[in-house]
Amino acid sequence: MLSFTEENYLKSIYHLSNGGSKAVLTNELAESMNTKAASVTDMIKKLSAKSLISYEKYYGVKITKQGKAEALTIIRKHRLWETFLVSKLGFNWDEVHDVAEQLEHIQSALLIEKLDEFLGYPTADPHGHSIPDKHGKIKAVRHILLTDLLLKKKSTVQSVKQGSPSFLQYLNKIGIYIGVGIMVLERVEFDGSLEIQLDGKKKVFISRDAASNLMVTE
Amino acid sequence: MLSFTEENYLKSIYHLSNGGSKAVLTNELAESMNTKAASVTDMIKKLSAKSLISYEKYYGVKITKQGKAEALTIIRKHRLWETFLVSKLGFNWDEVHDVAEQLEHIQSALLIEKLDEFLGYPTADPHGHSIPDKHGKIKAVRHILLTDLLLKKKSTVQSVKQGSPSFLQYLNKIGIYIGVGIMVLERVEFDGSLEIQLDGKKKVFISRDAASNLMVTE
DNA sequence: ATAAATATTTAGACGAGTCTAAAAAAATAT
DNA sequence: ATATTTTTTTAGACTCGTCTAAATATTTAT
Repeated sequence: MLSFTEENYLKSIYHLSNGGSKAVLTNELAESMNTKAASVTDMIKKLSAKSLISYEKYYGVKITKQGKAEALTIIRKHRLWETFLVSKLGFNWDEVHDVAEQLEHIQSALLIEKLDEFLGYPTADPHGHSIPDKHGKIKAVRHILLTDLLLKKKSTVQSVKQGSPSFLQYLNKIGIYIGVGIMVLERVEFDGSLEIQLDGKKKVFISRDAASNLMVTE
Repeated sequence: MLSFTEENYLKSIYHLSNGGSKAVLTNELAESMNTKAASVTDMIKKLSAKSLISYEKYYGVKITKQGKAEALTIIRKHRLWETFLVSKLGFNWDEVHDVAEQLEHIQSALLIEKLDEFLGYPTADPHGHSIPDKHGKIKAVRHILLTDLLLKKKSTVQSVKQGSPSFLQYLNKIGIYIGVGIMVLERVEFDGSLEIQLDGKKKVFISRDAASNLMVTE
């Protein structure tokens, strides 16, 4: 059985490698885990010995099939708990991350299956991220960055790429939520910010940075 | 902030001391924590340094007011989670303990308040144990051991003292659950077993051991 | 192609929580 | 009241995950 820490490393490796499609460097991992490179090297050896990642000195790590399965289980748990917190307990979408980081480590397959059923087998969490099913399958979603959306094309907000509380609160304030209709009216040459129109004719400007954190339907 | 381990020790001390009304010996604690006396001595020093218990060498430990408050918070969390698992997720009452042992350590006061609200502020968990409120107040319940119930007196099953899965499964099988009406028809002199009558006229025999694990209304 | 800068690994140490074995204190029995 | 048994504590060691400092490998710049 994996420790809390091993699970966190694995999840991080999965995310940093874009689901296993590239190698992850020691320093990247150290940064994302808020730890030191030396500690990462140690943990890499452990995970490697368990065949959850493959490791080549001075090159980086790649997640194995087995490691990917573990990572997806943790991600599934995280996203189911986030969904529970928002849809059942009434949390806001910017309040759930830290609690879900804890809940994702609870060990009970039965619990997760029952929770999934209780929630009605949701396919996406409150931030619009797909929830892997019990076999680790993720529903592929077609989406593009808001920055790449054609002018005047009607679209829908599908997910946030990075969901820090302050960003989510900002989205709340300007009326952006998962599922809202959206259209880009104009692209400002100067700073790349966008004038957008939301459901109900609401027009707002958002920065290029914010727009590049939003995924919308094609 | 307390570690997972410190919380478990504190909870154990609370229970073994009957809510703080007597000192707990090192060996008792070692037994209940499934560890060795030497390890207990070490942890005792830690908790003592944090003023959660008071400790006299070769005598035992007593929980302090502060320690009691911590213990009650953990017990509150445990029982709320058990209630959630049974009433919302459809677990059986014999399946919830181990998962709740994990969930009770999740750190989020907001989570517990929201969970409490979601469950409708329950006052007892699936085993009939009182759930402390957010201030640590426990509803006092009048109850006696089934072994002490007068013959032919109508009563109601209120809680199980010790709730191992196998005991709970046995209760299921013979039709005993929290809230069922119960009456002692006869006490067998030989082995102390009881012939009881449940709601719906069902008559069964239960051993003295089983009966001394059941609490009923006076 | 060599020097400088950057990234990674090794070596050795630490704190938390645990253990075993031995010492010390307390309780019990004769 | 002394010897024996039981309980508790101390001493020292081990694992896990972490750290700093130093060594080594790789990359980048000139």
